[in-house]
Amino acid sequence: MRTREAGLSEKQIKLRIFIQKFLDEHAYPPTVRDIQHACGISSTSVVDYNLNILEERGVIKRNPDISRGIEVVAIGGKRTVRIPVLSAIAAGEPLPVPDAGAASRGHDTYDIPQEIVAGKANVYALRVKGTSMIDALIDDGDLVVMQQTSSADNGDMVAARLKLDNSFTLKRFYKEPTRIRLQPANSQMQPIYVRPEDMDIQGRVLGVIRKL
Amino acid sequence: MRTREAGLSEKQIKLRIFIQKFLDEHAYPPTVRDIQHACGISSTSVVDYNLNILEERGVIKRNPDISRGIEVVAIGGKRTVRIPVLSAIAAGEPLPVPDAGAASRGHDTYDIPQEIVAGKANVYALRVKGTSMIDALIDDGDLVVMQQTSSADNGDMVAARLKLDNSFTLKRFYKEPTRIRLQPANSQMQPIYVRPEDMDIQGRVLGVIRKL
DNA sequence: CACTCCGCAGAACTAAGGTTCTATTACAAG
DNA sequence: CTTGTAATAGAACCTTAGTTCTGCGGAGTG
Repeated sequence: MRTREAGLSEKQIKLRIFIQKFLDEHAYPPTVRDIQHACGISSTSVVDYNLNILEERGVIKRNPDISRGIEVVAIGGKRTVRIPVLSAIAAGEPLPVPDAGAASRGHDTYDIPQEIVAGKANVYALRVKGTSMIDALIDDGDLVVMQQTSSADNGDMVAARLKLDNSFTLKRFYKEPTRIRLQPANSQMQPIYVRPEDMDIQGRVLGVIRKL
Repeated sequence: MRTREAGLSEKQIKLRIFIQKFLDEHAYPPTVRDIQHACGISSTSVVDYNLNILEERGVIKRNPDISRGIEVVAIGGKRTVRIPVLSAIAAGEPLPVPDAGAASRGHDTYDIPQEIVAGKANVYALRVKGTSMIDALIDDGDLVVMQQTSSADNGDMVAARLKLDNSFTLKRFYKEPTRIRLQPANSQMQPIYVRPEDMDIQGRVLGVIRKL
């Protein structure tokens, strides 16, 4: 039977859609009776019945005895996160280091999609100055979302400092048996190879936000 | 002129702060009695009295006879915007066209920084498939924020359809005396030139969001 | 002093709205 | 046929919560 697999009946999906729509345009949740009338249901008990099923399925959360106490369980809660914007970086400059509580003080902040941060800590943003990171598909003026860390997994895009000339670069990180390969995001360009002791990792790039 | 905050008493500011805090952690607005107890006020009528003042000052909006019908009118507007994510695009495919109210229906949506949209209408997002737009600094999996339009200013990044081979491309748009120059964002690459009648504009790129 | 307005207290009133109870229908399994 | 269950309907119940009314003390004012 379909309800077993899909989890939700036609009517239950209708309820969920209406609740979301209502929240979009009202800033407060609907009542049981709002839902009843909007979805053409004849009784509040039917709404109650189906809302309980939606809650069992984890689609919504109900707060008993609280009027309009319906919440849609957004995956991971809020859909945006506020992070501090530290300062601009240009090629060769040392990377600014975030300190605890930077966001709460007078700092510049920016709201970015939650999905980019994905629950990670020590996340901040840097405004890119210049086109020196064009090979990482990062342009002048882009906002780079960083996580402060000194380790990385293979394939991560990292901010690496090359000790030889003390320069910074954004590349994908691959640990090979005897060396480290730093691969530009633009695959048409050539990777560079360094010995592990000739570089260190300043941070990991989580995302890029560009406004044209 | 900050006439808004100026006319508020100690107590009224306390109410406003509590309402915002409550909204942050509850997904539904507080009741008059919630406010009463949280702010140590002895009577609901006092809360009512001060809420009315807050509404006169334009700090909040009240919906009569609706439980928890309090909205805080956002100062300076929201910092994120929810837009519909239409579908994936790959090179050469026709661009999907947004229709009114797409976001409110069962559609996929995404929250992006308000700054990118900047009040423009007909904004939607496309998930990029493939690396065919690497010369526009757009990678596989990127989310491209588009505005549906058929005109563009010089320097805009546009989604252009080349009629000759019916292909799509993202380039910067420059109108020259006798021809149109389509300039890749990566300035190391060569522009292409077309006659105005050999192309049309499908939309304007407002921004790019990349999650690594 | 009388008068008014503001802010507050307490209580009562009433509509809104969550919840529950009982009954009915449809349908599938035993 | 009987039983069980999912889904529904209608109504009643009763807490929640917005609103109103009356009164009171203080501050300013003519």
